[in-house]
Amino acid sequence: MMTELQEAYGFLFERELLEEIAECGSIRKINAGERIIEFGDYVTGMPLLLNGAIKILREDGDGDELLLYFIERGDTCAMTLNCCMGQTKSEIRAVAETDTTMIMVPIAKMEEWTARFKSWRNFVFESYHSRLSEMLDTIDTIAFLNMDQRIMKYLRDKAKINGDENVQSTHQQIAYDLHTSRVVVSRLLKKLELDGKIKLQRNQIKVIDL
Amino acid sequence: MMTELQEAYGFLFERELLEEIAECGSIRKINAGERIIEFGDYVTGMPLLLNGAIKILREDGDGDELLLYFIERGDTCAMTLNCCMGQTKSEIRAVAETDTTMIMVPIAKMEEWTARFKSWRNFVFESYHSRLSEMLDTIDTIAFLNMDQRIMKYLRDKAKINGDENVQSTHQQIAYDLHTSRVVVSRLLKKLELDGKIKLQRNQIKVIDL
DNA sequence: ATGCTTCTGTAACACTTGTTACTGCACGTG
DNA sequence: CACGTGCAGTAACAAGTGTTACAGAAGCAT
Repeated sequence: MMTELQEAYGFLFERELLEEIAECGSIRKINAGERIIEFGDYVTGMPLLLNGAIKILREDGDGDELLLYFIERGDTCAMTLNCCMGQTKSEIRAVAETDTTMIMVPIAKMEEWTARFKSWRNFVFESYHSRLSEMLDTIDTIAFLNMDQRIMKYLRDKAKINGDENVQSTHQQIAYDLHTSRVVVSRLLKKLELDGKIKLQRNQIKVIDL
Repeated sequence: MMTELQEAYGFLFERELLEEIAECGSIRKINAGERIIEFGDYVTGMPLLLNGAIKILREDGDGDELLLYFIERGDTCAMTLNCCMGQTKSEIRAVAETDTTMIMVPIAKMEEWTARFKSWRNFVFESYHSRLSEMLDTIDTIAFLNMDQRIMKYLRDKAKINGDENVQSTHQQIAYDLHTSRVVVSRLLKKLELDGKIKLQRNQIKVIDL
């Protein structure tokens, strides 16, 4: 565990902090597609990603959902920070995008480290920072882009996160993430294919030039 | 200045911190409608609101804009925190919604206080926390609500912020904030009036029952 | 191969929002 | 008062997105 920690966080945290993390944290492995936390769940610990990627979704009262952003290795979930601080329930759903390994750290340690380690403070601030930026980006996307552009962005992001130009998704899954309907996705994807930007196959979309 | 600080932040910060703020901060008064910071400006200090309210807007490349949220007394702008940390330019525009008084604190003090004062750390975290929540709310609004519901929410919020059921706005101004067109706003407002929810006058909308 | 299930393609239509154009009203100014 | 300017109301139409319905293709299990 220490080796993996060193790899993902060594350049951020001093030795002493790394050791404390290793000591009180527990490894958690999650398979692609598995749900990590649900809307309304209580937050029991704070995740530090070692590898893999996680998809963060927002849900409204009617069960409609919307992809907010992805988090990757070296990130933590600022929403979780948020919940820890506020002692509130989760405002989001988290689903493993790929097979993922993370370290879960007890909430109690957070405040202690914040006082003791400057590097930890910076990390927490930096997490908030990047999360706010992601949220701004999400807002730009849904406020200023049309659905076809949103689909293009979605495919780009997903291809990048998975390190594979072949995106494994059904049209229905894309529709859920973008909070639209399957028919709309099919329609626009077909148009993108005719424009030579993608290649459609069953359960898979090959990104050519987006 | 110390009196006002005490009033707005006395329950948050210890005496020593309040004194330091009073010492190195400078008062800034802004009239309603005045622009405080522009997209792309460099951030020179961190604002602590004493009274009034500020409107935070996002702008895309084409000059289209969108209201993100309001901040009020006792708040600071987490976006500014963000920029301070990252040494980056402003990602937003800030406009005084009402006449506003704030204290500007030099960025340099931030990190120092973060290390020295637990209350300051908590304040900064709390600011990030509430800003993330506001952003989530904004996302919910634009992702899950129709334009008529967004207008209703807008009028509710604006009436609350100004402490006045008479909202002083032209349809065009509302259209800018919601990133839609004047005609659409007029159309939907008229429908709301027919439903008895509001009363329309020139340059003013009276909120009756939203 | 047969049948079953899931995924995709497509048409037809409804609804929401955006656009253009024109009208008249309210208000301030000379 | 007459005039100009900005604001609001409305119609007609365009574009984008959402909904329903159905057909066919792909893959899986037997």
